[in-house]
Amino acid sequence: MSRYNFKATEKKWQKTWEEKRCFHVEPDPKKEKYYVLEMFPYPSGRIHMGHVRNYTLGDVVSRYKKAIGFNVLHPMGWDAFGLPAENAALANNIAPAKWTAENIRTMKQQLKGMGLSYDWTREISTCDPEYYKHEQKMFLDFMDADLAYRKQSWVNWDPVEKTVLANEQVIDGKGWRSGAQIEKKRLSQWFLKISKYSEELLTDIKKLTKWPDRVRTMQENWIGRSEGLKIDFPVVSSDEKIEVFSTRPDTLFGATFCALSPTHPMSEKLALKDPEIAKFVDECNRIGTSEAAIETAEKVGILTPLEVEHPLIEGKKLPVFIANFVLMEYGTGAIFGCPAHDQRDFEFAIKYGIEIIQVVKPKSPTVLKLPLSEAYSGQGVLINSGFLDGLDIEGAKKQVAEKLIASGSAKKEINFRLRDWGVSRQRYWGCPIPVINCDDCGIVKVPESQLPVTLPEDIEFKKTSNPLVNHPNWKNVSCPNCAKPATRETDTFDTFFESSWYFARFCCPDSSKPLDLGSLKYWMPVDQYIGGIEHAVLHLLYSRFFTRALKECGHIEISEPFTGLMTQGMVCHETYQDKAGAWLFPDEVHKGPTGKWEKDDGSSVEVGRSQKMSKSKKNVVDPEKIINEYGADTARLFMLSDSPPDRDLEWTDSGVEGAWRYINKLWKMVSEPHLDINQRLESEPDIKDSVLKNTLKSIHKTINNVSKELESFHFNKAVALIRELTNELESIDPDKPDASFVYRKGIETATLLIAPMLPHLAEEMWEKLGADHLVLDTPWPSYEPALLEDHTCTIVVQINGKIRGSMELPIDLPEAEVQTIAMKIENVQKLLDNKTVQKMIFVPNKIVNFVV
RNA sequence: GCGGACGUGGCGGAACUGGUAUACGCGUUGGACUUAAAAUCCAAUGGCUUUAUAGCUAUGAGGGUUCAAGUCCCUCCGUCCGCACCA
Repeated sequence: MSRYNFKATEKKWQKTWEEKRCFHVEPDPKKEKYYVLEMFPYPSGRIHMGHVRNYTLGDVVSRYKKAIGFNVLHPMGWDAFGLPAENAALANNIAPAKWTAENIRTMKQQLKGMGLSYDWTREISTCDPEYYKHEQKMFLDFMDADLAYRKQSWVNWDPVEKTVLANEQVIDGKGWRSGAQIEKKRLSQWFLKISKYSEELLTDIKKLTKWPDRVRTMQENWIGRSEGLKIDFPVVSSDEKIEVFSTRPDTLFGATFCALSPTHPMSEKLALKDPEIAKFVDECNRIGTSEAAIETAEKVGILTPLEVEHPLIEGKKLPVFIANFVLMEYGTGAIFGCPAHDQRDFEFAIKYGIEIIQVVKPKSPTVLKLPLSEAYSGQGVLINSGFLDGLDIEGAKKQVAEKLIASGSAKKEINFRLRDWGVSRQRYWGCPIPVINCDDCGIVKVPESQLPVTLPEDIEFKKTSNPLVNHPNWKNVSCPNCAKPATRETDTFDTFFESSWYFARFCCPDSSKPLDLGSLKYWMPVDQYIGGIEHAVLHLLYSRFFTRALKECGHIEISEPFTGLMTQGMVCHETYQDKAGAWLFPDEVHKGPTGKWEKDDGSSVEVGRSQKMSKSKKNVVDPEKIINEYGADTARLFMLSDSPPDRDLEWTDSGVEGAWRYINKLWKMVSEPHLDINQRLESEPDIKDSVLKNTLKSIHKTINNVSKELESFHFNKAVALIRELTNELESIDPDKPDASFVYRKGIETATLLIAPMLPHLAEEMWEKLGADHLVLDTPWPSYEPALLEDHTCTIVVQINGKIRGSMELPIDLPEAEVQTIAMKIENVQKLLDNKTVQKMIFVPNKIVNFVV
């Protein structure tokens, strides 16, 4: 018998959809809109399984929403600027623009082969000057709105390559190519004032009820609002003071030292005079710029000659340290240390022999064991704290604040962990920052008439430094203001800049203005955004901020870009290593005759646990290979049927084969049916047979249940429900009257329900069923509410919570009646004999539980 | 280090507001078809005792609340994601 010819079929329907422009949409005021968006890919070369998963999820949502009547916008484009293009340029001597364009061409072909329902007429590529010119205009508007500014900031500096490295290019404090110990270097850079919206971004995230809770919590913690006190510690025999931010001013009487960040201005001043301190500060500057690197580094400090006065204890002086774990970016860049009640301070105090004073006493045990083995940060009552003694923490905070504020040595402050967004990158392959530096006029904006500032293409790539810096023709210009010789800004934007507004541009890809308000009004916001959990904070938070900034500049009228968010887990695969420990591709190994994994030459293979697919571990499967061997529908079905979208998915060959088998089964049900499917459904016959009647009910229930599962994005459950239905249809007895009616009804329903997941197969089945129009143009099936209701239910009988029997009873039977029937069950009767029922629990239509 | 999640058969997973744990699929075993294999179809399938009936036991580990816990609470273990210049 012949198998389903996916190659011809998939090509046929892809062609049909394209010719009929099935996915092209325009605003239609008569129809409700739905905007589905998947995170656009970085064109790294070829699509990988993560893309296949992401875009399959989006496609199912898009096709389902279209079927239930929405005007669906579903666009795709390219996040085309970024570091890999520069790495490729260095490695293979190919221009980033050329490399990127080639990758886009390949990946677009691959995506088209998946049968995704994109409106390709809206395609955008962020490295296209037609795209980034608008971004430059937006930046100029941000400058005018006081949302962009320049300040000194740190970068990772590779002293051998003489270039700035990204955090991922710093491995264990060393440059990834040069291996040289990296240094921190201060550069003047552009920042966007995301901090202006800290409060708003925090309060508004509570309203995003269609976002996963974990993403909302992560953003809340990232923004990190904390209320506290900014306290002055006067420096002994000096006019200066150290400002310290603390959320625990109640522990002030337990303060035994102060510590400054190594990059605190006072630390730098001290370093100028003291070579020991200078050496220490230098060493701190060797730790990378990433927070993880700083926080995991051993906590070290150095004592300075400074002392500060305790603001509450007359005559008490505290030593001042410089400590590597104090961050300049948070609070004031200085802390007071209370070792008894802060674990980091505690460890620091032990290490440097600093006094530890307990000031909070837990309610129980009443005495903390001394010496303390760790800091106590729980609730309790103040001790050793003068006028605060006996108060609880909250009360003490209030009293301290009042006293210090009254004396003028402190003020209340709300602090955010969120820092302003640094958007300058010392790289070539990014959007040029449209400003000119003039010795006389300072920073001058590039006039709008001269936009876009495009990237020069006659460049030379060297390991050392940005080609823009070494390009005199591009860099040297005359000042737009005074016409004197000036230089362009050679930094380019962070690539998060492009991805912070692309979703809005999709609504009006051809607009001459950055954004067309009319189109945006119809399409925005994105109703369902889908992408990896790794973007939970940065990309999503930047986009939320950027939308607000655009609103402030009149480019958009909404604040929140994404109403719904679905985060998808990763695609994983087993890992394989040969005897020497070298990673092997899944293609290079197979199961030998004894069931053990081996290489093609018969040597044994170590099978490792399943991990995220990555090129470095070679545990990758090329989507194109799967699509060539089994077809796009099989790949899509596998992606959807096993794991729920937010969990990691394990790629297995047997799972793929299972999906392929089911596709063939469906196809056979219409091409070689054991029942006549040509009987058209005009009016429903009155079905007498109870089995067929139940099957008909199953069909209606499946419509209802699958719709519910699709609404809540439980695609794996939707697939399971459809499989159950087709299993039931297969067992229809062809000899019964009306059997072929029920069968046809069932198969039609299954075809329509599976269509969002298996669009090619569904069209083919639909055609075989004799339809004269596409599934795409067919509305979602509807169900008969009366057929969803059951007349009987299974009630479980328990004794002391253990199941001892069950019974099939009419629905909504009263308690007493159910009880009587339950007691008559043989097994129950036996077990209840000689026992008194103390209590009976009855859950209607579910359970009777006898407690004896 | 900090923040966030996850953990259910041999495997991926299902179980709505605490109420029949293991739906659906994969794998395995047995059978049918075949000269044979593949494909397909049928049946069985958490573990233990048992012919079956039936019983005991099981949702990372340990404790608790409850008539009843995968679900709620506490402690611990393991795995994964993010940490501001990867995208």
